[in-house]
Amino acid sequence: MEEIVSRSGVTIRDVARVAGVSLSSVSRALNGGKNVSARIARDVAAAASTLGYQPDFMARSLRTRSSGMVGCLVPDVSNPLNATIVRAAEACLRDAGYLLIIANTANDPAREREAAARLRGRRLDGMLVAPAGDGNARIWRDLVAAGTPIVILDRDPLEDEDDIPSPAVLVDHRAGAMAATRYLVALGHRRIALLTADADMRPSRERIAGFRAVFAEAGIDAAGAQLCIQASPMDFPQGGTLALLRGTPRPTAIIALGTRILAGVLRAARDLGLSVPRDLSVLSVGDTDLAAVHTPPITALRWSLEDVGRAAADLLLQRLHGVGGQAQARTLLPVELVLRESCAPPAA
Amino acid sequence: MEEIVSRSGVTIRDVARVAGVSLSSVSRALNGGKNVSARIARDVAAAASTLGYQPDFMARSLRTRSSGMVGCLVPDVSNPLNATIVRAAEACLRDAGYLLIIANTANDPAREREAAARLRGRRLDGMLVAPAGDGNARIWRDLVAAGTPIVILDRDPLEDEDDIPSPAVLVDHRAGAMAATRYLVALGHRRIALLTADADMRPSRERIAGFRAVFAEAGIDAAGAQLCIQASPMDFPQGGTLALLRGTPRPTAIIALGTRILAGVLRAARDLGLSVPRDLSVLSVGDTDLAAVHTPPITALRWSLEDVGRAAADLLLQRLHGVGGQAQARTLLPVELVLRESCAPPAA
DNA sequence: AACGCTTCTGGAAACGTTTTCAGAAACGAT
DNA sequence: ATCGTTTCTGAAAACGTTTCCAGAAGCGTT
Repeated sequence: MEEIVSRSGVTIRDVARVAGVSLSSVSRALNGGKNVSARIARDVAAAASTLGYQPDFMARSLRTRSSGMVGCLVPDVSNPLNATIVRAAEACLRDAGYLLIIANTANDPAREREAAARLRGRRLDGMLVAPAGDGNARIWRDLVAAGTPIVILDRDPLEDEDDIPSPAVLVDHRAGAMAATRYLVALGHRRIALLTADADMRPSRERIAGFRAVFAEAGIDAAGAQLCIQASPMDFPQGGTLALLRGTPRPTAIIALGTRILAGVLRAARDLGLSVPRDLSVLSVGDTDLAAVHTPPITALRWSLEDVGRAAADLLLQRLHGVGGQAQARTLLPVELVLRESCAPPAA
Repeated sequence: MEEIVSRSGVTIRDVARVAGVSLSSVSRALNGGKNVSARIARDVAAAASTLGYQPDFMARSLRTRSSGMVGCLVPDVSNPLNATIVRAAEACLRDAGYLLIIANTANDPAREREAAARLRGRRLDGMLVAPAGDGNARIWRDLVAAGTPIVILDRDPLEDEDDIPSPAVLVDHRAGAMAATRYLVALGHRRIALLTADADMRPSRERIAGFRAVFAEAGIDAAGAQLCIQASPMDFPQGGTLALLRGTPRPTAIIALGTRILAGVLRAARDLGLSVPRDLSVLSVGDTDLAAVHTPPITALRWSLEDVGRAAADLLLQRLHGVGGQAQARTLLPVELVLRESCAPPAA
């Protein structure tokens, strides 16, 4: 019960000596508990706690070929959206006894490659990854081929050599974007701008597709749909948005894809003296404090990031523990439109 | 150069066989490169790349007793402040060849204990930790005593058995709070409320101390200083803040310690129809998009979270690589007052 | 040619586990 | 008492590295 010596360096060998049994018996007693007599179990437990024995995971991993760790490759943990996903995943995985290793890829394929290589030799039991573009598809295929379970986070699922898609947690961005666009169209908007960075990632692609689909189905002149794609979200306040809002005809509504872009849009609107929603309707894709607390509060698309993390962890654990045999390979999470006060009919 | 077989399972033994040399030579050639002939170096390199050899870190760690991993214990990665710290630290550590393992503690000593125990057996090379309260001081002392370098993140530095304080990265919250409070006092405010969660953590404690010091030095009736401490930041909008703002006399200025609290305050002010800064001055401790983009933009205390993460990583690396011998044990980062438009003289 | 020195090499012993295997002990059934 | 099972045990072989050690090879000096 009481660790007399919590000083490390105590090995299973010491426990065996103190308990007066063999190495193998200690291992059995400590692990399975199967095929071990009551006496030995008791003595070993006593010896272990007296000595403050802590098993060495490195040695164990070497032998069992499983590290008890899963990697998480994500563009940027400091993005609140990713951070929430990571936190939820970490909670699930921790409860299952796994450790989470994170690596930022900055959406840069080279970085990502490097990270994958680094994680490669560590015998990670599995990975959660949001691949940056398609450039590294081969890497992931190799990893999958080598037997590492991979769960994709809101990106295009990979296919392995047998064309079986990898498990993935997807968010129904297309439906969300359609709901948002329909809402703006119903309010009377005809000139709607969609602002996004990285248009080639699945989320943006799906949203753009939904956006266009609604224009098509409503028979609106597609010219009204303005797509603004910028490499760096940081350029929006000074560059993109200002230019966009100064243009003629000015869009009457803006859909901002992501918190940082929303921040840029709001800043630009303020700089130009445009009042939301009187002069400009603003709709945020992704709900954060910023959207909820802003004056006026911003209508937003919301989905549960906790659910993304949790679902991903569950999918991975399912693979790791081998239950259900390929049971569920994909999770699609719903997107909800949260109506607030930042959208109104366009000024006549 | 070209990995013919990237399939894993290739061991140093295979490389040795292909290169026609011994195990030890391969190891030497691959690692040090010291005391190894040019011929062998060449052959080994060729064999390794032909076979697509990837060293097994588990085995290596077992032998060298160093895992190449550092742990990061933080209350909550999904908090943007922590997330930024984590990202910066990860970048530094990655460049130095280390992997970062994160564990959320939710500021809960029990969680923290559990996480520490979990990390214990993994031979982590070091840890970055923001301890949750003083409850677990013993754990950290033990870890330090066992030789694990630990760097503290903006919390009270621990002292080991020789009373040498552990390395720590601190933020000068006291000076920041003093600057903020002086600013409000200079504007004419006399009834200022400070809203915070967890008043016992170092950052809050320091801020409160600074806050009080300014009241004392200005000879203002200390009754004007209202401290509001709430367990959960989530209760502020509904509970604390509303009650506070409805009270008489109403504070003329509020200092909100933390993004979430700021959100609560702004929401409460809006609910009560109070205009910022006419009816109420608001000052945020911690600068985020929310503060910068809000209408009006919120005056805030800012410090560089990247610097915190970077400094912590540097301090740790310094320890790990043993350079400079205890060179620098503490880093104090400055806090800056960013003047925006959310503070004004109180209404007469 | 013998010697000492340095530089290089391969065998073997770690590192701390788990797991296989063969055999011992226990035990009920003949 | 003997046998067949089952349950338990300890020795030993892995797992894939690094590192110690002893000795071989090279080489310049006497």
